[in-house]
Amino acid sequence: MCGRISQVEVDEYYHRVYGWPMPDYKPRRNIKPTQNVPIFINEGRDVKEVVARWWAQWDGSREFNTKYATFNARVDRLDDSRLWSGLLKKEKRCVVPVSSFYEWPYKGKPPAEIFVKGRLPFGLAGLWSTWFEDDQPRYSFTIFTTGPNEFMQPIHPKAMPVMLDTPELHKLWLLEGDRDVLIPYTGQMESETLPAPIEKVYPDEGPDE
DNA sequence: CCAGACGTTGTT
DNA sequence: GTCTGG
DNA sequence: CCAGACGTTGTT
DNA sequence: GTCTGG
Repeated sequence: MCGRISQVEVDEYYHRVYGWPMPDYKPRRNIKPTQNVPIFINEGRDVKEVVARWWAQWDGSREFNTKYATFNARVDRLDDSRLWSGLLKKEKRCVVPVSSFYEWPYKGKPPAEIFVKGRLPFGLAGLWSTWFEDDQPRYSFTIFTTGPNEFMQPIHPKAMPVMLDTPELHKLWLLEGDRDVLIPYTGQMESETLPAPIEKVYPDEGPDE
């Protein structure tokens, strides 16, 4: 699964390698569900960055709430779900640029910070939604989970986020909606256990965050 | 028809 | 224990 | 995901 | 919003 992420030095990388600017980027670690995050979404044949809440909201729901756990979406249940199948049909596909994500192999202990080998940025695939308040759109999104690959198995035996690490894979998902890319990551990975609970290592930075 | 759900994780 | 807030 | 709350009464 | 359950 995927319940914490970091965005460090993703701006320069996505601009240089993908040609996608991130005007709302600022370096952040320990980003939590319900916080606002700059993500990439598809717009016709283009890709653009928007800021969206990490917790998907139904289009027509009365409130912008967090009633149901929609910060992750299981790839194996996309077709069964009202929310996910609806967003798929509307082609609301997104990628979240990250430098790492975190997993808690043991409850109450410090988490492992997980990277692509070499620690370059990569993308997490998902879906986004718009909810309107006085004609003003509020964006929100979810991150896909799928089965663990061999590296993740001992860290988290049930699930891992869908990782995309090349411009080709990003475009296949964002522009083509190719669901064949929604599989466990096949590249090399590395991880490091934090020296203390994550809130000690990376406390919230205040209201401006 | 209306009312109410709609989602995910983990339990070392 | 379970739900909410971030 | 984790951290933290979780309730009621009365009314100088 | 869209689908399910009653």
